Parts: sequence; structure tokens; C-alpha cells
Amino acid sequence: MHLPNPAPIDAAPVLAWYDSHARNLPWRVSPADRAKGIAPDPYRVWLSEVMLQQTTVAAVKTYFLRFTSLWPTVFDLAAAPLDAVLKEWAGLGYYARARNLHACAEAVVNQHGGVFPTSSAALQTLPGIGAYTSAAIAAICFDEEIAVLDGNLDRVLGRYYALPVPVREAKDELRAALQASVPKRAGDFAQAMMDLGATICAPRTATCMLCPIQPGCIATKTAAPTVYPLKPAKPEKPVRKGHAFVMTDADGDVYLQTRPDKGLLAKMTEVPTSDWVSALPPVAYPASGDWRHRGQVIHVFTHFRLELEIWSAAVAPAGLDRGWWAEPSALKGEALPTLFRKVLAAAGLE
DNA sequence: AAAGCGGGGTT
DNA sequence: AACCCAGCTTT
Repeated sequence: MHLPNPAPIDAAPVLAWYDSHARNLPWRVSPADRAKGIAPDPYRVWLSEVMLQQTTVAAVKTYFLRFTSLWPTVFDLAAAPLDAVLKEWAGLGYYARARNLHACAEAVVNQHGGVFPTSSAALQTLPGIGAYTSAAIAAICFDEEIAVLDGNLDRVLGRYYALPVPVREAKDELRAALQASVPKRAGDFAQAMMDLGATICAPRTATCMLCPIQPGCIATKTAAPTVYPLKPAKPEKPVRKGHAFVMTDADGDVYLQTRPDKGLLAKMTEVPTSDWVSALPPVAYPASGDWRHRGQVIHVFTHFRLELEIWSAAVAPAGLDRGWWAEPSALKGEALPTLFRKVLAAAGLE
């Protein structure tokens, strides 16, 4: 046990702070409207929460507006082809989220009549909805009195209790301490604590004099509150190298194909590449042509750094039957991850 | 329990 | 250039 008998957080000043300092977000019902009995739309809250998994608010906003414009209800999203969803998700990353999002929409429509379940336990059985997201939806939409523990709260609680070990080693204890603090306004409390972590108790700075829970905070009494939460040592990122081949035909169309069903960037659109390995392999062109080297693209993933040599050529289409030829003007609408947009840009397209 | 899985905003 | 984000799923 790292937190013997932790004191609960006093929710009252947190809610009072939220009433006057809540962020204005496209998927959020303001605390004033919530007090009038206006409830959030579970579809919009769910969509925003999935987009926000490991992704910043700033990056999500435009995607959220685009999705809700194209597909205003869960019925619309469930009826859309997965392909269309992947195209709209392109650039946001973690593409398994988009596949699970579509599967979840289908499950809500086909198994729940288009109505989202109202308990965190039921929500968590749906694709792409785990411990955090189920709690967030249940609290925000239905005021279920449940602890909503995300990366912000890891930091806020790690500091509040001056947690002496990395969060991963005390997750259950933090959740229990938070659970003991949840008030009736559970949804506003969850959002308030996340806003607190995003604005006052930020990763590199803590503006403790403005913090509504400073009185009980242990870290603020120390010389350097931001040393919490303690971080585990990070492993070094390996480098992988390879070649990417941008081919055009006589019409100037570009050769594209779909990535495999599983693994990195699954089912997304790409141009052909070599394997990505630690030592740059000899170049093996996928078709004959006047190949030109177009420089290098560097792209950093979560668990490795990728360095691709970019080659382009006009080729005869014979033997290329796995993919398709796309007009350059149509590239914008393809399900191209950022990596391959960089590759096409290096080859003079896009 | 650990690994795999993107990309960009912020500092 | 490092850090880290409203985490989930698979192994």
C-alpha cells in the first residue's frame, strides 16, 4: 500500500471552480445548462471520448465537427461504410479506434435499438470502450457516481497524494481514492477534474495558487510539486529503415494499395514500400522505370522511428494488380495516414 | 503484465 | 527535441 487511508478530495470547491472556469468544448454541455436539466447527447459524448483517447483536445476539434456534420446520429454512422469512416479518421492516428468506433455504432444500433446503454458496466462491453471511456460516458451523460480516471487525473492525483511510485504501480489505489470523492454532480466533477489537469495542474507547470484543491494537496507543500507523478525510465526508440515507391502511369495517376487487415496502420491506404528493418536493405523497384531518388521521410511512431528513402518513376502498369491508380486530385479523400501523405509530398504530389 | 498502436500540440 | 495527451486491445 502506497496510500494508507488517503483523504478524499473535497468536491465542493472543485464544482464551484468549474461553474465559472469550465472550458467551452463542442461536445460539452455547460454547467449552467446542465443545472437546467439539459443532458448531453450520449452519441456526441461517446464520439468525442473515443477521439480523445491519447489525443489532445486541439487535435480532435476539427475531426469532431466533421464527423458530427457527416453523421449526426449513431444510425448515420452505423450505416456509413467502414471505408468512409477510415477516410475521415485519416491523420488522427490509432486507427483501431476508427474500426472499433464503427463496430460500436453497429452494435448500439443492432443490439440496443440505437440507444446507448446507461451504465458504465454495460458500456464497457462495447468495442473500443474500456475502463476510462465507459466511466466518462456514464458520469457525463447519466451522472453515474463513478471515478473517471484518465491521464490528467493520474497527474492531479499523483501530486495531490505525492504518490511515491509511478502511477502504474498504484492505479487501483488512486481509483479508490477518487471514487470516495465523487459527488452527486458526477459528470461535472469528472469534467472539472480533467479541466483542472489541463489548465492548472498541467504536465510541466502547476499554478497552485489558483487551484481549488490546493488545501489538501501534499505536493504543493513541497519544493517542486511537478516532480510528481514519478515517471518510469523510458526505453530507447529503435530506428527502422526502408524504401517507398511512388509510381505514376501515363495519365499521371498514382499507384495506391491497402495495408493488411492487422498490425500497424491496418486497412489504411499506402504506396508500396520495402520491409522496414534496422539496416537499410538494397533497393528493389516494384516495376521498371526511370527511378529517381526524392529524398528521405522521417516519421516517428510510438515505439520506433522510421526513415524511408523516397523513390518515384513513371512506369508501365503491367504486373501491378494488387492496388489501384488514383488521380492526384483525389488523394485528399483517400484513407492516407500522415506517414504516406509525407511520402507523396516528398515525391512532388499532394 | 507487457507490448502494440499515431500523430500533433506544447514547451 | 522531449514530453505527453479525456486509452484500448491483444499477446
